Amino acid sequence: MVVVNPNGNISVMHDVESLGLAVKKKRKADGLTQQELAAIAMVGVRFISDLENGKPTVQLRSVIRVLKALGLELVVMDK
Amino acid sequence: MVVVNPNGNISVMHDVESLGLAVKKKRKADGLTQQELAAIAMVGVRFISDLENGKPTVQLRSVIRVLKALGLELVVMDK
DNA sequence: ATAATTTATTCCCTTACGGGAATAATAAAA
DNA sequence: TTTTATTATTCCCGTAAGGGAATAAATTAT
Repeated sequence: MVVVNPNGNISVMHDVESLGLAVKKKRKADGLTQQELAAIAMVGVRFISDLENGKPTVQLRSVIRVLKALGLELVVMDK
Repeated sequence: MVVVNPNGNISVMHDVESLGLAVKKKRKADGLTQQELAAIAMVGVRFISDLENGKPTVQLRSVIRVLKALGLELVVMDK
């Protein structure tokens, strides 16, 4: 599996923690507060905090909403 | 974002449903039963069924366990 | 068709998610 | 430093997630 990535970012998520960090990174890069992101993604503010801090039991639907709100794509690929 | 994919499969997950289908597809391709996959992934059998049928509220940690058990990678990339 | 396997659905149960709101802690700005 | 803004933590509470097990339904094999 080869991925060519001229501009954007890409990272493999081995756990919720790394995904949370990716979300935090992108949110800050976009100059958004957790409150603003929460409003866009239609989730609670606390959820954003939980997610960014790697809470392992976050629900997938909400995670996807947040990723979408940040213009991020969730991809599954063979190793 | 350019992805070169000689052999394996890759798909963008817009929702839990599509992810569930990807899991089901890979599990069958690997010749595993839900019971076997559940044991490997350390989750309940019912969870596998829930996930494969697109239950939106599945927890991310468990999803990651299942993906890992199937040799699938979870990737986040800029759109 | 019938039996055997696999998957889906339902139940009971413990646990805790996620929202909202308040407070504490941190970070940033003046 | 002292505000001000942002984030983390805690609380209450309704709701449901997920495990196990039993049953029903569906799929596959014989």
